[in-house]
Amino acid sequence: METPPFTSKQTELACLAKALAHPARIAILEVLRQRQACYCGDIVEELPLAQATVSQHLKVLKDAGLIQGTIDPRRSCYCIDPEGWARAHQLLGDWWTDYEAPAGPRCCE
Amino acid sequence: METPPFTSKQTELACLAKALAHPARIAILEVLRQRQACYCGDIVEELPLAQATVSQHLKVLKDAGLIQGTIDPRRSCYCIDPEGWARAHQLLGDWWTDYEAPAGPRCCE
DNA sequence: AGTTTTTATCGTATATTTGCGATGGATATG
DNA sequence: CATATCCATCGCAAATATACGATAAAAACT
Repeated sequence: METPPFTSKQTELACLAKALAHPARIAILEVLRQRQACYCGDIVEELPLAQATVSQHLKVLKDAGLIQGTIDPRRSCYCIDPEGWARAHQLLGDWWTDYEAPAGPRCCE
Repeated sequence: METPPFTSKQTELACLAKALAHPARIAILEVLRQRQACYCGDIVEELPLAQATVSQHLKVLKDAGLIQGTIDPRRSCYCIDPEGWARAHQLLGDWWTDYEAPAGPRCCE
């Protein structure tokens, strides 16, 4: 598709948003935040999706740096990646708070 | 695709994230935050995209409630929707801060 | 060695997103 | 009235995303 030139910050933000842009992935992150031990199978049980699909969503989150998982082939254990999570949190937070309330009258009314 | 049952909050968050999941839309929001008068043509000039494409992205943002535009057919004027923006900001903020630092040792190490 | 359990990956089908040229409608301007 | 401007929308093509069954690999267990 050859995405044209955007700021790297704009691209980063969009990528982060894309990782969050599916209810299943939001749900997975919520599960990981509540539990301590997070085997893939446990997560599959919590979601109304097939194992292959969950595995795919986990990969998206991992590629986005939001979670980390051991490569133990017996039972894959996932958890929030603290560094990635903090980075994402700050990235988003900065962006939103860059803009403060419009206060005055809007331009198009 | 028949998306299976997720929380309405999870779905809302995912929808919001989807609206932000493209650098062009991030860029558009940034333009709208800086300028006062935001005619469609002005936005097109700022972006490396065709007018039709920009119009499409504007529609996505409008459907997400993040921006509003007058229907004046002469020159369409867009701006941030203060209510929608605040709602989105809070939705995201709440979700992120629901989870505080992991502190202790992680489960999968 | 065979079996079971767990999970990543492949292949495939379907749906959605993205981008853009072309079109049309509405309005101003000559 | 003819023409120019501005912009939403249509239609199409290409790229991605989503879902899942099937398969494979690795380890534990018999």
